[in-house]
Amino acid sequence: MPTSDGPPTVETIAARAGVSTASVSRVLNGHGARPDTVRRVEQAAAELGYVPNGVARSLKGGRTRQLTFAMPDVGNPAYVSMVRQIQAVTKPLGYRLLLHSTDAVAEDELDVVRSLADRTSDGLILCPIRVTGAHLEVLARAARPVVVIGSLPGAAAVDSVRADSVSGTVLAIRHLMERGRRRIAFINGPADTVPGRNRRIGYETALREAGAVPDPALAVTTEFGIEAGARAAHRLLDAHPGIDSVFCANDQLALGAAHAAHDRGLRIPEDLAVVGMDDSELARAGHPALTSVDLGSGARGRIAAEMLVARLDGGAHEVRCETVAPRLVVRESTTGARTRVGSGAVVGVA
Amino acid sequence: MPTSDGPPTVETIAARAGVSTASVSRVLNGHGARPDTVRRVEQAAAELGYVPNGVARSLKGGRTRQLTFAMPDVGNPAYVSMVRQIQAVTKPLGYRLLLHSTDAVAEDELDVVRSLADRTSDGLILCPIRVTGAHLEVLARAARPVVVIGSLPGAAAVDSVRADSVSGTVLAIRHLMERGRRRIAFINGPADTVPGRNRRIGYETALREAGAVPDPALAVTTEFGIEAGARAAHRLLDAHPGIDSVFCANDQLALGAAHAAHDRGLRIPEDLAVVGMDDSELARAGHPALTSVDLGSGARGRIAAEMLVARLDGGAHEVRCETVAPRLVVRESTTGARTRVGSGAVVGVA
DNA sequence: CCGCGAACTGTAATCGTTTACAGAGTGATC
DNA sequence: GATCACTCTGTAAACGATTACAGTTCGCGG
Repeated sequence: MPTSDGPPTVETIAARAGVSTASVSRVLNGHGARPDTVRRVEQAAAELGYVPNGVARSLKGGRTRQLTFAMPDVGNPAYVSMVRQIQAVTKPLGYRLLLHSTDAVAEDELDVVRSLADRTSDGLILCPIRVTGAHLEVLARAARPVVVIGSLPGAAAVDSVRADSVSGTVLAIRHLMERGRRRIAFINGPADTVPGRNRRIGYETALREAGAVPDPALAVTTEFGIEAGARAAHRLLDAHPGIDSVFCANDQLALGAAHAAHDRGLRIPEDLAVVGMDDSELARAGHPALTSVDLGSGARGRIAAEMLVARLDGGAHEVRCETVAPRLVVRESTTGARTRVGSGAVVGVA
Repeated sequence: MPTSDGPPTVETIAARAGVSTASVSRVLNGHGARPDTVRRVEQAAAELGYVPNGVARSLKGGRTRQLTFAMPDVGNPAYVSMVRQIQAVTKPLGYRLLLHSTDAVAEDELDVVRSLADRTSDGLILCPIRVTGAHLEVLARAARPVVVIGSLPGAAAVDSVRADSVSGTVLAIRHLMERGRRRIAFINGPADTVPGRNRRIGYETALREAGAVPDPALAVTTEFGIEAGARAAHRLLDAHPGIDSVFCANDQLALGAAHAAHDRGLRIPEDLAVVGMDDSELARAGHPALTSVDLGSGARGRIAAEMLVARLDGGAHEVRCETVAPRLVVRESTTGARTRVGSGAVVGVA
């Protein structure tokens, strides 16, 4: 029998209402009971300010109503919009969301998946920076459903949502070529990641498709960040003054490139057209506003969340793998058109 | 006795190692045992890939090793940097972080505090958009330690960390006046929030302090957002062409104002100086880069996290209330100096 | 060889909830 | 009035770990 100290439990309520703990539980969960019993239990619970212990409930029920989202970097706007959309799906269903920042450390990613075995979370949305054999092995044994945001080898038996960064890059390069640009530089992020590799592929694909020969000297890699983008742009422009446009692997790099251009007295887009990627708030923030490829991070978050909850309450479907189509959002940094803030013409869908 | 299905439990291990569940628990938690016992338990655990059930552990232990952070908007860079710093403090200590987005709904904020009673989280960092009597009442009865990021009436018995947005605003206005600006407009966020009110006070204080009379027509309020900032700036400049500078309650508004100025052919800072607030990535993203008041969101997150963990393992100290001093980060939007990207002179501390 | 203490181990209670099962009460029907 | 069906209730067993307590083993000194 619980003493007066400590928060009220089902037993406290039972004592006060003069019924058994079973009846308390039944009343509070809306299972049938005699009107009189219902009244007394509800009154006792209200008077004592009873709130069921969620941990005990999880232990019995085997479900925590918690989901985990693991991504490389809380600060990156692309992941922030994933978080927002995941919340939008899961919060109305009564799930809490655990955030895990892996800082792009592969071992940390594996740990998150492994820790599903502690039963502390009902499922995981994982955004790995790269996928190794170890990832696949660990994912295959995951103790709870996992949805991966990113590309997996076809064999993997895990739900996934991927961006099509090859097509996205092609959209951007094609757009630049249609505008008459020929010396198109490329500032990429770290090359040893899946998106990094794909963007590189897209860049070369689109150039070849247009009958041009990619010049390796025009494609550089660097860290993500505004400063890094500015430095890379300066180096490129120093070495190859003939460059008429630059495509960047995210909006931060693109903004950095735009700053570098300004510092050198180049006009955007007349002297240098700039295209970013992710269509984050930064793209609209720039002046001129940046043309940017939207890889649909929000959409990927939403779809991943939907897949996860479907697997949680639906049971076992076959493995799903969706791809989100990229959109090119055209703004002044490639057209020079004077548009009002907030506008932006959506051009293509791959 | 657990059958073969389901994940291994302490009982499965015990059976396989030929010992009792108590010994299993002791070995796994590093309490004393005979070398032979240790070896057998560890081997059995390793072979079965045993991971302790965190829910059961929490039930017995009364601690979940989970903390909750509730803020108005996941997308706002100020809150994102709080999240990052909170993670930096709590992750090394083995805490998981639950994110809760209240969407600035007061009732939602109250629910988060109340839900501490379900024992699902060991503590809460709450970032309320405004503090009502109901807030204080609910906070006083909170079932777990809470740290508030924001201003509380002195009487409240809750740890808190506040920004000094009055001083921050004074820094900005004083800076503008030192630069010879006299017609200083003010684009504020929603006025019925605590920060909104304080920024207004700071604006008027600094003007009076300098012997100027605040002109109510120059101070407007609007939603947060780039577009909103642009619209507000257009309205202000239409109505009062003599304005020579504008101070904005966050960087998004400031960027919007900068866009509006560009659209009207005004030069920044020659024709219009612009100051933002929060010193988010957006401030560096702008062209020219924005002078901005850093209210220390990251620092507030870090301090709040430290207070919370101190209260969790330390026990009961007296109530603490810290204030983070603002910094003015001066960039081109008020000086016109051609600085390289990434630089920015830090001027004053209140 | 006995007794003592230390070191280890096992049994069982505990955390707070849900729920299978069986018992108790109610009313209707023949 | 006995029987039956039905609804409601209480007892007790889970869920999976930790831990107080009591019991066992062992070494060692006398």
